[in-house]
Amino acid sequence: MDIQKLLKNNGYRVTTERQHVINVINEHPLTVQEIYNELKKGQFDIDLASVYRSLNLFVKLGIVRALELGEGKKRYELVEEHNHHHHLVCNNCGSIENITMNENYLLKAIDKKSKFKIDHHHLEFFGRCANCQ
Amino acid sequence: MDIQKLLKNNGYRVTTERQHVINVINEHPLTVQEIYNELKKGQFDIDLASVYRSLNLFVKLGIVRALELGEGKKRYELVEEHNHHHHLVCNNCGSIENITMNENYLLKAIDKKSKFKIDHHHLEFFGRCANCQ
DNA sequence: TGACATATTGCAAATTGTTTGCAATAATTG
DNA sequence: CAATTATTGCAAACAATTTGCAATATGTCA
Repeated sequence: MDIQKLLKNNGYRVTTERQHVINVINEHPLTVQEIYNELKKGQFDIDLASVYRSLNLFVKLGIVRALELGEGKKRYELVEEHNHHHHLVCNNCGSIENITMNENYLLKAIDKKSKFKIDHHHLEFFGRCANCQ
Repeated sequence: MDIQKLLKNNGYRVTTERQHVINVINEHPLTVQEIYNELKKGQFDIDLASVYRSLNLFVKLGIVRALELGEGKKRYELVEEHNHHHHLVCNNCGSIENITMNENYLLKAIDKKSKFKIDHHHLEFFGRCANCQ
């Protein structure tokens, strides 16, 4: 995924801020603070507001996905078509594990029983991770 | 579901505030403001903070479920074992439709492949409702 | 039933997550 | 390289939610 092309093609500028932000995002959902801290740790000085703005843009462009796992704040992870996954969220330690599964039949079921046209879906499981049992 | 017994059995007091709050909650997820407005409309004078406190208690007691549908605020709905359902959220008009489906095999799949012990799960579909197409 | 102990409420202020206005700065375009 | 304008940093504004505290209401026990 070429962030530079993506930005240009959509009429946005390729800024160092945006490039740094996208670089710290991965398949593991991070809070804005975590992303911000990571950037600071990497010696890149950026304003929190710019992190928010970059993230909102990336979500709009479809390369980043926003999640809410009941913490009252959002988490962001990279969208990778070849790596569609869901989350196992530990109620005890808060750890988040990715999990892949074939939920296509659910999509088909809705398609059959309703006129609702699904764009995307979120599936989260809450409970106790292996460590916390 | 007897709210009075539930509260008493758990060492909480049965207050008029709590009873009013639980009465406006139903199977359709409402925001705190919506709940608050509903109470006001019903001539019941209550402080917003008390609505929050009641809701948090109900969630802890397991009779109310908190949802986050990407709006940056929580929604609350009644937990009814016999009416387990998920949501179709329209990206256009924001409407929320309940839908039931059998996702048991997903739970079993995780049980087989992972040590994670699932307590509950959230499943939301985002897209276009029948009206908005 | 009445009084006591204390859980709960209302109110206001504090917190936390996120957005926004604006002047300064940096990215594109020719 | 200069001109145009999108983007940034900063501070202030917002919005959702929580919290401290004094006043009030609930449950308990005599």
